[in-house]
Amino acid sequence: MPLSIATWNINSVRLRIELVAKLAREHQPDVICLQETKTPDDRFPLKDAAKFGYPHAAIHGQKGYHGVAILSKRPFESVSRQGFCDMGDARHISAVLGREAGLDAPLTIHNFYIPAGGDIPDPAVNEKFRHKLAFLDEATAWEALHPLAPGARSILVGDLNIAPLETDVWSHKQLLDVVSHTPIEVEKLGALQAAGGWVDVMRNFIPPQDKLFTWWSYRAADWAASNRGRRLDHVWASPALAPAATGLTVLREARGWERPSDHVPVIVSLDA
DNA sequence: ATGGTGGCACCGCCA
Repeated sequence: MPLSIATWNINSVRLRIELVAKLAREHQPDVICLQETKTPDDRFPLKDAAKFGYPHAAIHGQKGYHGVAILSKRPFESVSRQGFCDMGDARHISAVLGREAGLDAPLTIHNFYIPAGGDIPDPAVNEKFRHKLAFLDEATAWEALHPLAPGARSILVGDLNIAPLETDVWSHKQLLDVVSHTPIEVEKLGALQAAGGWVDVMRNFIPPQDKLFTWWSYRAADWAASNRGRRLDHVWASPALAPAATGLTVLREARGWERPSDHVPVIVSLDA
């Protein structure tokens, strides 16, 4: 059964619901995972989502900041939300697709929005960077406590706010001391990935020696010409699910849509 | 070399 899953940091779902509709119209992903929805649950545009083909929604939002959501054409078997660092931040939601969704075996989707971490890459002086590192540690410990069963079909997507490879940034040397590409973050992201045994699906399709970006700053005069991007958004699959991935699209053109998000959608196709 | 943009809340904070 073909199943496609998109992940996109939308930077306000209320402001950009028409861009989500455009993604839906043009690519018809079965599932759309959103980050930075920036809205409390009672103001989430559920009716619009249903109208453009996503009647099922798992949402975890808060006022003004953060917020994650999973929109789906197919029903969920269950939904859960995990809190980290006792902050009350809405940074994770997961949903299980099963028989009712047309799958023979259940598939769990984790949607994460990892803290950005502020500007100064020093946990001693920057509380936001300290929070980012603590979040990664806590998520890693959580993974270790909840190991994937052998054969479990899980996918973890989202804005992880870290570009781990040298080719995940426009200039490795110039970004070594820039939050999102510092060695400590890369190390901790690697620990999180290893704790779950996750496979970096994007890099199975785009070789690690090739540059790969999913985010371009709003602050560039011409984002496309300067192309100073970073790969902050990720698709990780459990070892059992990874071989089921049949395709990957990084929708670079979405950065040029009207009133764009600074992130673009990443769509993975599975034979699930 | 610095500052550049954008969203939301509510005129600062976060990215």
